[in-house]
Amino acid sequence: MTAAFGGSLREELERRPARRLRAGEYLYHVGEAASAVYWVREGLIKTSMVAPDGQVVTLRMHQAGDMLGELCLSLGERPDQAVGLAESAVVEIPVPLLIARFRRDPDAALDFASAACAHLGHAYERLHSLAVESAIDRLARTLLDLAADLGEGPPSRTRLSYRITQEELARLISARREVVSGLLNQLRSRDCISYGRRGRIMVDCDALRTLLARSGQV
Amino acid sequence: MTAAFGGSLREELERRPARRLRAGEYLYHVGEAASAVYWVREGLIKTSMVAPDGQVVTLRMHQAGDMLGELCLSLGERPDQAVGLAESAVVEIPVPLLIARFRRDPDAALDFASAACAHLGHAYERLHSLAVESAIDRLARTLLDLAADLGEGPPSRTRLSYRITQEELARLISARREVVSGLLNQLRSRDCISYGRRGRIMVDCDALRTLLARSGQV
DNA sequence: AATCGGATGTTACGCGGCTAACAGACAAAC
DNA sequence: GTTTGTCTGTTAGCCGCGTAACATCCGATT
Repeated sequence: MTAAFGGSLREELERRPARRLRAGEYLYHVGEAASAVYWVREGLIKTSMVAPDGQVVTLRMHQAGDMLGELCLSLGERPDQAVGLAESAVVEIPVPLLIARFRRDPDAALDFASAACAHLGHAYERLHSLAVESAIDRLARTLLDLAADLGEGPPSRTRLSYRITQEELARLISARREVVSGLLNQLRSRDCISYGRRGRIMVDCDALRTLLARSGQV
Repeated sequence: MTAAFGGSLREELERRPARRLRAGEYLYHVGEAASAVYWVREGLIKTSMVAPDGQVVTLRMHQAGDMLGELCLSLGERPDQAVGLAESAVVEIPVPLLIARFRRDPDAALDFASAACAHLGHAYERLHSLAVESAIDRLARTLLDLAADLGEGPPSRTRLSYRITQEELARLISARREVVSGLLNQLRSRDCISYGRRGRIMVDCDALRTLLARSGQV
C-alpha cells in the first residue's frame, strides 16, 4: 500500500541484509518482547490479533515497501503477530537505530510518522466498515482493497496476484468461512467477480464500487 | 490517554494562543481540507466517522495533552469529524510548522510518531474487540477505558468525571442505544457499575475485569 | 492408483442484536 | 404552574449471521 520511507533510508534498506521468511513462517508472535520495526523488501506479510478463544482477526497485509511492527514504539510487547503469506524478505530495524536515524535525518522521521498515520487512517476505515456495513459490503470493500494492492490488469478485470483462501477472507472481514463462501457465490452471480475452485479471484472493480454505492445510500 | 509531546514543544504549546470550543461545537467536519494537527490543552474532544446513512461511529476521546487530526499527514481531507464534549481549549499546529519543527527538534518527531503508534494500537484493539466480543463485553471494556481516562477515585469505586449519555456509549461500542440501556441494567444488577437517571456512572473496575476474564476464556 | 488432507459448497437451526414503537422522568424554558 | 426537549426504560418482531454438521472436490503424498 503506501510505501514507507524514501530517500537515503530507502536506499540503505534495499542494501541491508534481510531475513528470509517462508510462507506460513512467523516473523513474530503475540506477547513477544518488541524492540524492532520491520520493512518488507519483497513478498507478502500478514499481521493479525488473536482472541483468547483462538479466533483470529487480520489487521493488515504488508507488501514490498511497507513497514510493520511499528507498535513497539509505544508498546513493550507485540499485541499482534506477523506471518509470511508468501516467500518474503524483511529488513529488521531496531528501535534505537531508528531513533538515532531520526535525529540525523528528519525526513526519515517524517516518512515514518506519515506511514503510521496512513496505517491509522486505514484502521479507522476498517473499524467504521465493521461497525456500519453488512458482511457482503465488507467483503466487496476488502476485495477492492486487495485488487488495489495486489491486483494485475485493468479495473474491470483485475486478477489478484495472491491466491487467498476463503478462510483468510473471513478473517479480513470478521465473518465465518461458511458465510464468505455464500457471499462470494452471490458476488459471482451478480457478475462482480469470477473465480473457480482453487483459482485466483478476478475482480470487476467498477461493478463492486457500484454495489457499494447502492447499499451506501438507501 | 497517552499525552503527546514533551520537552520544549510541550512548553510552547502551553503558551500558544488557543481556540476555545464549547460543548457541541465542531472543531472540524468530514471532508474539510486538512492541513493542521490539534493539541488539546484542556477539556474533552471526540472524533467520529459518519456513514452515508448518518450512522456515527466514535473513534476516540481526546483529553488534555492529547493530539488529534493527525491523519492529515497522510490525507488531504478529514475522514473524521471532531466535536467538543465539554468547554475546551485546543492549539492548532499547521502541518508545515510541524514539519519545520521536526527538522530542528527530532525529539518532537519521535514524540509525534510514538503518539501516532499509540493511537494505532488503540484502534487495533477496538477493531479486535468489535470483531470478537459481544456487545456487553465491548461495553464493559469501554467503561474500563473511560474509567482509566476520565475516572476519579479508587478502582473499586471510580466515578466518571464526564456524564456520558447512553447514545454516546452506543456509538463507542457500535450498538443501538436501546441495547446499551438493557446492558447497563445488566451490569448494574451484577454490581459492576452503579448509576441513576442523568447521573454520572460509578464503575467497579475489578468487577468489570472479572466479567471480561470470565467470558474471555471458555 | 490409492490415500489423505485442506479447501470449498450447502443445509437446518438458533440467537444476538437491530427495528420500530412506545411511555415515563427529569431539566430547562416559558 | 405548563410546556418542551432530551434522556431513559421496555416491548414485540424480525433477520443476518454464527453454529453445527455434512458432502465434495482437488492437489499432494505414498
